[in-house]
Amino acid sequence: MVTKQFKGSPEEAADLRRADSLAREIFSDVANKWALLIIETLGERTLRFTELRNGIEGISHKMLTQNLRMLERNGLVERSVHPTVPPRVEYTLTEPGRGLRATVDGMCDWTHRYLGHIEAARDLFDA
Amino acid sequence: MVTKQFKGSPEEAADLRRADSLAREIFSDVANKWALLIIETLGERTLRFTELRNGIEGISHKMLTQNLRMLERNGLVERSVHPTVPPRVEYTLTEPGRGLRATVDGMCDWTHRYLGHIEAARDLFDA
DNA sequence: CTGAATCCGCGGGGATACTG
DNA sequence: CAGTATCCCCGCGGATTCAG
Repeated sequence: MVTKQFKGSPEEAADLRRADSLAREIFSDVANKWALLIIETLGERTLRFTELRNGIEGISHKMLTQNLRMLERNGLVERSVHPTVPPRVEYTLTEPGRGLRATVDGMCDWTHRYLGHIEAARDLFDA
Repeated sequence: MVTKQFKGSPEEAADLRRADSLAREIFSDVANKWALLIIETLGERTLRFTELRNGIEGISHKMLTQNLRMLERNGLVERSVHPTVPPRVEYTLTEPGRGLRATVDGMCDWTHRYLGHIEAARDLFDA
């Protein structure tokens, strides 16, 4: 992802490569539709597991937990467990998570703005 | 993606559902790492197939063509063929494509801004 | 150089069942 | 309700080959 030109010591160079590979790793984690849909659905609210599941059309139990763990690991969502019975687990966007959400909002806006363009382009292409 | 509440005829309702499923379809097309990396790499420039391939670390021949076709079909990139030998094919972002690129830029910025946060969160989580 | 097609292995991801 | 584990299959995606 856009490694800048620079002059520096070999150690600095190694650091930059490390940062870049990390950046790429994060990007790969985050740039998948389920993760982005979770981020978008969480929005400003805090939701329970099942609410989230119902809010995201077509996501499976497994994909939801799997992506939630991943997002939690990267510190984008916070998981809070209420030790009641039945258990109540809530998910909330952290500050970094909300930062990402802003850009996802942008993607959603973009999608709606260009719905027409894209549909037309498809019709043309498919002919 | 956020279907608004509204009052209207059944036909309008059907249209909205159609638009929503289309939006979701587009979102699924676009929200995958290869597509986004292609968009990001194209940036303002127009690039040839091989330049693109070299510019995107780890992408395979197949994934590149496949995603380029998809992006072309959705009208996000324009493919121009120069009938020379050897053939020369160039790819450029269209206006909708550049619109999307703006949000992808946002994601990249976000990634770099929170590199530290995320790395720390990971270390904590993995322990 | 660009791209379509084919083969094929591995893992993503669904369904289900079982714990706390 | 939330989460983990197991099974299993389909399809993603890599490698390779052939064509223009």
